[in-house]
Amino acid sequence: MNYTVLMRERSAESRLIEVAIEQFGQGGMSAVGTRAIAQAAGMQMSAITYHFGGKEGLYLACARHIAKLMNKRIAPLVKLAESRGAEGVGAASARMAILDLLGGLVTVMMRDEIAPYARFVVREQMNPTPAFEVLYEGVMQRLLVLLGDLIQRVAGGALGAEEIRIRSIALVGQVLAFRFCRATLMYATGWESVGIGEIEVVRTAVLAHTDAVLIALERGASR
Amino acid sequence: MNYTVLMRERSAESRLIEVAIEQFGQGGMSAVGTRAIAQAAGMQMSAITYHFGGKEGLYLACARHIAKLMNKRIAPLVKLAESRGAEGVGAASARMAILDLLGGLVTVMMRDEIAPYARFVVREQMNPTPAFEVLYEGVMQRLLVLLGDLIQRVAGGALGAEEIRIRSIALVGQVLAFRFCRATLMYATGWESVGIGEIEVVRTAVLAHTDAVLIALERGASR
DNA sequence: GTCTATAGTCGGATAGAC
DNA sequence: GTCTATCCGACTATAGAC
Repeated sequence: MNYTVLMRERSAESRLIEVAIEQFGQGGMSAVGTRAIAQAAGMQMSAITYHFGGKEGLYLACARHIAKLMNKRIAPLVKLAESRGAEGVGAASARMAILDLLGGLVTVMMRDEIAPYARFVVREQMNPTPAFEVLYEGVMQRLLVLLGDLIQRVAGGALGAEEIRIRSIALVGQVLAFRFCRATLMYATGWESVGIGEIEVVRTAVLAHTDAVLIALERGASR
Repeated sequence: MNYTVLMRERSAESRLIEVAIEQFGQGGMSAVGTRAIAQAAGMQMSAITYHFGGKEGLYLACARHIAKLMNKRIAPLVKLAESRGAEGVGAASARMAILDLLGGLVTVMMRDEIAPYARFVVREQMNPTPAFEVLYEGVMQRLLVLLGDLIQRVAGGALGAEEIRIRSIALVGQVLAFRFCRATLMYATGWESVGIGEIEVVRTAVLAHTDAVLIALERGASR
């Protein structure tokens, strides 16, 4: 294998992908031109054709890149939660695992640096393209399955499969709201930026809500 | 006043706006051409120039239309909640008002028919243009202020202004998740469409969560 | 008010030099 | 692998007929 070529390829492709995610996030797939992307990455438009076969290929590559990167961020949280919520542990332990998981999710999702990724994902949520499958199976599925397992453990197995999934989405939705409704957040609070302090405020509120929900579930289970 | 002219204008403009919201929602402002909008509305592209001064004007008109229409849907919920949560009523009464408000919001937001509006709004949330102010001040502000007042009443005045707003967003976020993460919802549940039954499932879960949060708040207040 | 025609710009894809 | 040059289609805006 020619590692030099591989490395050079990766570097050029990476640059294009990074820039493309940023730009696609701003206005969606059709809002941004291949010329603009290539120029911002310091190369010619035809580089996109060469490396990705065209705009569509670049877009899909962006989705794969986002899935990989988000996974890397969330993996430690998921692994921790998986070990803490392992089979046999009690409801209270599972509850703590969920709190840690969602708290970590807030910290990850609130960071300005992932805003471009979030924009990309939201667009796919509302107008799914083939890229959505990449994102769902690459990131979200694992998170939702884990969260569902933990919730079921908190509830003592009292919930149906459908309800589990709905409740998982509702819980995660709290977190996502602060990402997806960023403009409303800024307007409503008067914040001018979101730093460590602001993230902590959000995390505290989300965890208070989540804890209340889970404790109610736990009580319901032991009734 | 020439009512005939007014009516004819309104009709042509309304048709353009309706179509434009649908199309803008699909891919954002730059994804859709004025020609396509005009054609779908059964007229020529220059009609957009004539009625709205250009694409930008049409886009802003869409925002105003959405604000007006969402307000019409939400107004009854808000009014009911305002009367139920009027000054002097107890925490339990305010809690019930919030449950009705959010339950109604689920019913409104989940309907397929408002999907185009939601798409439009989300785009503005993530990449605000001047249209966002129209949407925020036209719809969201009133809802958030009301919800904040009610939460404060449930908490017995124990919360700071910032916390109130964060918690309001988190609560509404649960609801919005099912709208904004529609693709995930369908994938995770295996649903093929969202009808009355599915809406009810979501509403029940959201209300269970909300009730748990509010009861915890109420207990905290009376401690 | 609604139409046609046109100007001017920019889009993505591709061929071919090196 | 990276570049330039070019094709062709689609876009917005505008002028002007009726």
